[in-house]
Amino acid sequence: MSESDLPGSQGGETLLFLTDDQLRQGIEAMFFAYRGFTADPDRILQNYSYGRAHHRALHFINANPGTTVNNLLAILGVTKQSLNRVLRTLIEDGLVQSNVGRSDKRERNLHLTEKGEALEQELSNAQRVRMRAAYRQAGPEAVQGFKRVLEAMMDPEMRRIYTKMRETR
Amino acid sequence: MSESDLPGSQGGETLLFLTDDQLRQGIEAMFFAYRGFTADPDRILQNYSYGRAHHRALHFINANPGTTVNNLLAILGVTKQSLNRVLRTLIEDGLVQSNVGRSDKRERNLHLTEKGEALEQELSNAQRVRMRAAYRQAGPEAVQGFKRVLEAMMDPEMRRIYTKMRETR
DNA sequence: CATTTTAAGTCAGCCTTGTTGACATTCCAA
DNA sequence: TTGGAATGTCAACAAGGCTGACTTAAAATG
Repeated sequence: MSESDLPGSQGGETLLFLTDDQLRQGIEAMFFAYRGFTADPDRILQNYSYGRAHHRALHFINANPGTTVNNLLAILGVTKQSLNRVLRTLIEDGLVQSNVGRSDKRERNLHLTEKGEALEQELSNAQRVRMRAAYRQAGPEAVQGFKRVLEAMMDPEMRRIYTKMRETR
Repeated sequence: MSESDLPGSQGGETLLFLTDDQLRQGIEAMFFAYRGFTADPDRILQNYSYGRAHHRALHFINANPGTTVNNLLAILGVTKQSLNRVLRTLIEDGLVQSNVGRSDKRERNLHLTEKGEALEQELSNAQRVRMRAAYRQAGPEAVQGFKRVLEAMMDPEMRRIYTKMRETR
């Protein structure tokens, strides 16, 4: 007679905290934490009259140098027009360089300029300071769990992109 | 540019994953996961021509029945005008009831109506389904870590509010 | 009691960032 | 050579943030 009929018992786990209250707690934690997560970059962006959308573009161009517009669209999950508006100001302001693709001249390969890299650094440094502090406070096992849950929370397509980016590093 | 050779060793902890790459990975995980986190409610809200702001109001009125407008403002971190716009439509549509305070008649005590509770349930059920799945997939220890890191990531004032809400439950 | 402060609501206007739809251009590939 | 894909642009619109100014009512305070 096995014990597998215990609810939530799987893969050596014992109890899962799946009451509605526990779940709501997690939902609220995500809400409040995400605010903290974006607070520092948001403050910096104001000095440059940029918004979160600019930060996201800078971040992912930096993480994927030479990426195409289409690829960026898939990562960011916004419309072409929305991204284009942001991208245009970044190019005009000399933070992003857009080069016609070599093999496929329809494509544009996106890179950060020195100026772009500088701002990206400023933004992600601020964000990293908070992440580092949170990681230290929570401890290494907590960090593992943190990432596991976040990964499991993503839409499959986003998880694919996330994993791929992690690997090509 | 590497860090000190024994990064983050403190308080009995052994290794902390604090390389810039590890931190950036966490940043990206937050970004992609938050998209998943809001995807299901967002889809439902479209059927009612409401937005995320309405969802947040419903959620926190439900979590704090009888709360005042001022209190809600502190939780949501938006301006009075911004919240009022959302609140007004919810009251007009009969999802939220606003009662003059008994002890202090300047205040309004906010409650969900049956209709409001129904929508709140529909939204948070969808969100909970995903959270539950993510929790199961990641396991109970991961969930602990997930919450620890998120808590550490919050602004102190938000952590205070979060903790308080958790206790009065 | 008079004054000040607080809570809530409203109006007007602005910005960012998302959306659709229509359309032009370029260029690869069948 | 023609169809389709990738990119870009224009216009219009909506949600949801913001600021500033102002009103009303009630509480708190001197």
